[in-house]
Amino acid sequence: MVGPTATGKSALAVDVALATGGEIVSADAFQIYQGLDLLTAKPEAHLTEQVPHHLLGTTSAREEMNAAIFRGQAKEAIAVIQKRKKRALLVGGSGLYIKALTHGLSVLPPVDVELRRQLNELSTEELGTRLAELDAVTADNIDLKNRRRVARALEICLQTGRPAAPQRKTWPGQSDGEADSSLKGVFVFRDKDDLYERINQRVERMFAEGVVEEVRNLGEISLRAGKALGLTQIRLHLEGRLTRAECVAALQQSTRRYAKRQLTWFRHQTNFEPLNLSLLSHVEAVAWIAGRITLPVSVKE
RNA sequence: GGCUGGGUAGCUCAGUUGGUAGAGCAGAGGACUGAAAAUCCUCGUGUCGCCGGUUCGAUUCCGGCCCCAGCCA
Repeated sequence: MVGPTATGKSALAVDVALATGGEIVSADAFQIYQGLDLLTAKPEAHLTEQVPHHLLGTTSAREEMNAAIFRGQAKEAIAVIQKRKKRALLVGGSGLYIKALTHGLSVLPPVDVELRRQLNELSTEELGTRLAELDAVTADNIDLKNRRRVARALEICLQTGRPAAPQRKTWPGQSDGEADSSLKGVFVFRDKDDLYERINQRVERMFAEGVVEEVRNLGEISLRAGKALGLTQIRLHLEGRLTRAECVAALQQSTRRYAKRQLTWFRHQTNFEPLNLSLLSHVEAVAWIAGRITLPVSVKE
């Protein structure tokens, strides 16, 4: 089950899991970290108590996390669930993580943190020039202004000693336009006004419940976990450079933008069945989804 | 009441020596193979405050009026 933030996936997933004998595997790049429970809007205890949840708060916020590591952990979790003769219900909003699991990733060496650090010191232009020397094909096709992608391609070239292009295969089922029929997926969403209203309210609730305190008491965290939405704004608020109201508004805005990006991804990168939750009651939505679950999620090797 | 600035895109403002105008932000759409809550790309017609005058032509010049801010009474 995929869908943008604040659509209502967590509550829905629990009842679908109960109805179908399933356990939930979270596919969320930030809820996987320990701490930041309020800021990342982790499912609350009254939900997680009802059904086992996997990969929720299981990684230290100081540790390395990425799509490949997630894929490995999620495969393990799914294997455990299937051994218990239960269904694994993958639920989340991190599109790349989900696609890494359902479509696989090219076989590449793990990220070299030291190499990445060195590349981060170069300008985007320099990265592009070096990539063109090592891998003209990728350099011609990539968006050379997108430094993350240029740096990543360069990393692959440097780590493997070969151009990245032939090593990164296209997603199965995408190059030929074929859908992967072994997967049952639902893409839940809401009407824009409905979703934005829910986002705005959720941010208000976060503050009422004490996100500011949560961030104040936060210890050391990795640069990566530090990218969680709202962290920067709440820190500015703690420094007195942003009023509480400005901080709330800023977080609501960045969350709305995030939801928009998620919608674009899910619309174009998945072929899951869309389900507009604005048009259904909770009970109807649970029944609709449960009725379509007949096979456990299978994972591409 | 007088003086001085202003009134141009949803917001903040630029600009047009007279030929109907453009930035930032907001917003919308899109891309996406180990940082993904990341990173990146594309998209700007609006009675240029209102009414009149001059002019082939006024958002631009002139007059009057309205509104906002500041100063003076």
